[in-house]
Amino acid sequence: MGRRILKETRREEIAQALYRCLLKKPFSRTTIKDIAKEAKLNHGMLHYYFKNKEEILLYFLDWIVAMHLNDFRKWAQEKKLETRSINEALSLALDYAKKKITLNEELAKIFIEVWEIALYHKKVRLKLQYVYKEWIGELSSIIGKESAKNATTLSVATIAFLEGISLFHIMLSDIYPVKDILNSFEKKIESVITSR
Amino acid sequence: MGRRILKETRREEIAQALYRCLLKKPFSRTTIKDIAKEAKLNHGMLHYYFKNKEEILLYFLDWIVAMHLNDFRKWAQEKKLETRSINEALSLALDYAKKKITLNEELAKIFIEVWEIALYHKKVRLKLQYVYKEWIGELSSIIGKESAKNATTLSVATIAFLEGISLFHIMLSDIYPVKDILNSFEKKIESVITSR
Amino acid sequence: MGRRILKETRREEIAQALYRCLLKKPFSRTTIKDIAKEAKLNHGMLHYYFKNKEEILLYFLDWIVAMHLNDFRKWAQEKKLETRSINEALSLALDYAKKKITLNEELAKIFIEVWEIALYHKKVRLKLQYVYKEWIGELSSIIGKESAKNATTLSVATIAFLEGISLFHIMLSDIYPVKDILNSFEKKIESVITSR
Amino acid sequence: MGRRILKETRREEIAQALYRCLLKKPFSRTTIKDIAKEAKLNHGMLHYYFKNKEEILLYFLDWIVAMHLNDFRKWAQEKKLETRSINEALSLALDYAKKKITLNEELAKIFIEVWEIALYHKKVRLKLQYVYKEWIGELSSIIGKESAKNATTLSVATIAFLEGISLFHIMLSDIYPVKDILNSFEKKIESVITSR
DNA sequence: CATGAATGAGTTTTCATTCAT
DNA sequence: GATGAATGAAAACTCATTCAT
Repeated sequence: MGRRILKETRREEIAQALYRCLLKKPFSRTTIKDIAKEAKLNHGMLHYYFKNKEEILLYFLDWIVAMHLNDFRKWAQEKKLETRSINEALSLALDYAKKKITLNEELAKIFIEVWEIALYHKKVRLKLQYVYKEWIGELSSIIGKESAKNATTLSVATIAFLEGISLFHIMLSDIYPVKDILNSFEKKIESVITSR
Repeated sequence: MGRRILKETRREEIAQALYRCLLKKPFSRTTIKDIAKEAKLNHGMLHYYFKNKEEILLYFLDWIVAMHLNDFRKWAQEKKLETRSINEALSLALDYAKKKITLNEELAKIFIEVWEIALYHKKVRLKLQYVYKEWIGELSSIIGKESAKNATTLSVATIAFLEGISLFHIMLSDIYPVKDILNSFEKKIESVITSR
Repeated sequence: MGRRILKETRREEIAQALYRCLLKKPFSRTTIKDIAKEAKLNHGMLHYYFKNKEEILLYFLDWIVAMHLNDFRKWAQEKKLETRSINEALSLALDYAKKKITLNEELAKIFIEVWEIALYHKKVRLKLQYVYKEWIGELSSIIGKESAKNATTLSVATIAFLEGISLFHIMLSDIYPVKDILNSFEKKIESVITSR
Repeated sequence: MGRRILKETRREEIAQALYRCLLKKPFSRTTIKDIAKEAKLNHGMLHYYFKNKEEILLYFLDWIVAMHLNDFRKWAQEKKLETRSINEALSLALDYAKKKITLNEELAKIFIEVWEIALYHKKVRLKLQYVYKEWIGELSSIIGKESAKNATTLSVATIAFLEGISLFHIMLSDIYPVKDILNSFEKKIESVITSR
């Protein structure tokens, strides 16, 4: 393995380590040593692979976003989403979003953390905006295959709803059957979207 | 002003100071001295009025939640929501939520911060759950006046949607006309809710 | 009650309050507010009755020392120690010391605290030296009634032993039957002292 | 020097620094920075080598106790205490205790400090009890070689006396010839112990 | 006299970052 | 490349003391 590659591998391992750290503690309370320990590296090394703590976070964001977008795109290709009818494609895509994103508790937790950081941190906010742009773009391209009319509006609304549900799934599942509520709305969303 | 009153007044002033601080920095980076400065108090006084930083946060949450619930209830009384038809009451309530909560950028920002803290902090999580229970309860009681069927489910979904929009309004308004999207869905929500 | 008297009464109450505080915490961790609370006074008042925390301590020392010396002298008078034989007087005095001083756990605790403060605090050290001078003087005057030869030496040694036992009684009673050990040595001490 | 060794060396240096600090100030007024300065270390390092101030104290106690016990045991071996008669061994041991412990002013000062801390601090109290158990055990094993009858009782009483004298040596040497008093009692103690 | 609000210096502790080996 | 020792800034919290009312 070349040096370049090794360095990149280590950086990914550090990103993964941060992922695991964020399941336990907010970023602000996660120390360089915590991440190093989780990555089984000496904490000094983190400053070899990254300039500072902020750079780790920014790399982490790129990494987690790319990973999930790749996963989605690979899945879309496998499922030949392109070739399907709007109704079929939409149904599949919502199901994917539900299972892999909305009800993915780890991801939801980490994204709440990321939203919060983004509030006060421009670079993080830009990365976050990129994620949603991509996601909204993907959905738009599915539902707007024939007529683009309102495709973006519907996508934004749909994903806003999914994000709200994701949040409630993390925070309110003790109190309300959030997952069931999402399921019961899946068809409704599809019909709202396709009933144009 | 009596001493009792002064103490409570000071505590509220500190809560207000924290509110202003949270518009600038996350709670974890807001120092006792920041809050003190904002409240025009000596930092030692914050430990006189509150046991520690956590207690300030918990008081702040109670304060902001009570304030918004009171505002809503006062408004509901003024508007005689009780006496109106479901459709009318719902329309008014959604409008209120939209203007006072969902599109209230300061509030949205602070609640993202609170969600994040809640992830790792049980007491805060309980307070947050309380807010949503109350809010969902209020909406349920409006739309469930005649038949309680699905009232809770519809309320949870509606508020999840509003929360998602609120988030997007903060984060994505540069990119998407989030406010307009919300407006265009207001009628749709009402019809989904009342079409049972 | 005159002002003078009231002030003196309050000062004694504060000394008593400090006494109770010292059973719970070292002086260095006892706050002015702790003492005030224990004395059922406002903490500001302590600075009215005393210049500062140190003055409270110095007053406390005078108070507790005077109290115990008075008690002893009153007892000595009641028992007519002056009129008794050396053997009798010594036996009574050792018994008094044992019960009222050496095995008095509260007093022992407070005196360990005072010794420690005395190590680094000249005024306190002088007061402590005064106590032992008085105590040694009293014992000397009992055992040296006829011949002063060695009276001081024997008194110092006796009281050193009693102080060592007092310490062990506080610290080692779980492990050794310190009280019994003292009892078993009482006669031995008397015989050593009177066997000149 | 290996890293392991360095860490242990530093910890000992810190213990020594605390030793020197305690000759000047009580532990409660000795700051982390004081100890660091005395050890010629950055104050941050003290939290690198020890979790907190309390851990420094506990390590210090283990260190000073082990040091003195080792010294004594080495000395006992050199002097072949085991092979000697009770009278001889006792005489040597008391002389050792007198010179190295009882009249060791620095040690006495530090132990008064430790007693005081022990009053309100369980872990310190346990360590202190351990010291005295060991010390009493050593003396018991010397004087109880033939008959164990009263060996413990005599040891406790002897060491209580020595501790009392140690205390007086620190506090009352200006007033009484404490050292001479101890010397004049050395033979008496031996005869009391061996006259069984 | 009494109250409790206010001040500010001082203390422990944490941690990102640097750097010698 | 590793390691872990070192630095120092910054934070929360404590508390004696002062003082206005």
